Amino acid sequence: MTIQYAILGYLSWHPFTGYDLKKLFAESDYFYWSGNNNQIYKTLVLLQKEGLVRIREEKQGNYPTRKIYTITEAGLMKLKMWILSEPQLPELRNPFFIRLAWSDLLDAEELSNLLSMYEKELIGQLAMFAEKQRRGIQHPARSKREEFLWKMLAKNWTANRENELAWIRELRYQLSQKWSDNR
Amino acid sequence: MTIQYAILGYLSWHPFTGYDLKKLFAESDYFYWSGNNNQIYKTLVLLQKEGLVRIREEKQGNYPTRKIYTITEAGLMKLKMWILSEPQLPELRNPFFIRLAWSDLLDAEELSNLLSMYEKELIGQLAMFAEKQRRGIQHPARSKREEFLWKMLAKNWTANRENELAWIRELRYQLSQKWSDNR
DNA sequence: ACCGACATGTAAGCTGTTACATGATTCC
DNA sequence: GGAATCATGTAACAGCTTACATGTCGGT
Repeated sequence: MTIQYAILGYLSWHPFTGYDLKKLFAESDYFYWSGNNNQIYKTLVLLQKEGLVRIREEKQGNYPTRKIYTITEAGLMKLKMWILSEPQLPELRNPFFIRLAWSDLLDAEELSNLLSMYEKELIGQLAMFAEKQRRGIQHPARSKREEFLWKMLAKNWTANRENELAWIRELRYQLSQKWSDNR
Repeated sequence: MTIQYAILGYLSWHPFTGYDLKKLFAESDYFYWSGNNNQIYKTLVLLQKEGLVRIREEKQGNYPTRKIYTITEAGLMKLKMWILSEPQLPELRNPFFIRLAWSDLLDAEELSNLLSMYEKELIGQLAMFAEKQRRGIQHPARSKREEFLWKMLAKNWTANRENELAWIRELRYQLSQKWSDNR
């Protein structure tokens, strides 16, 4: 369960409500999220039971009462301990690999189309990311070092997609060179 | 459900038993797998119900009867249709990002240790992959083109990890330059 | 009159993981 | 004698996703 640490992380930055967290995850490119608040609210209840966060309720007219979550000392410790624990490499699970692995079933044109779709997706995502960065999204920058770390996260993201783009382009180029005869 | 297509893919190469598939997934670096046969056997039953694979049973003395799965015409079609459908980019979900995002909690030495652990993991994996490639793992090569495609899969894998390695090295270098004063 | 933002949550289902269960054979 | 390989599967649970449910307020 990695989401609990992502939440603790955000709360180590600033107190937030579940609704805030939902939006933060939705915006974030580094903390993947599907669009489901179920998990967030459930995890918050769990974190509170374990004394890792504290709730402050804030009534506000006719709106539902906001529950503002604050990280506790124990929560900070738990987060820090997790960060320090043995990091694991990301799993390179790319469904596109499965397609490509068996795409000798396709003829030259079908394969070319497939690769071109993938390339377009990559270009699109890179453009969207660049635009987001240009507009400037919120992220913690309580110290020069923290700012630097988040800059490096962005760099990783971009480098990763650009690496993939370079790869697919080479793939397409070599295919066109070697199998230009449509076989 | 992407595993069904990974299985259909393998069966489009050659008939296999569930046990064979289990080993193939375990060996494979491109088709991620956790080590659970539950899903494989279940999926095979499902594929058979849908008429995408056919079973040939083979009794063999005291061993349990082997069930050899062969792909049907319908299975091949379904696989091909899926391959041709809109490809999706891999989700860049790297739990290490969560650590790094909040690692301003750490002091210089702790952070340095974390990064160094990650770098070591990367180097280790790259070495293992290279060794595997050197030994030569089984993969389909029914045509020059198919061989080429699998070579490109390997290249993607390596490029991806090497890209990550270059990134973490730059990160470490810049940290040591800018915050050599242990703050 | 309707849509999106604010704010909370629940229910149902699918996917994936860990662990269990059986039983013969072969290698060290 | 014990571990690994061959070969099948099941049970229980953890995690994640989709969709539903409720209700106010402000803008077009």
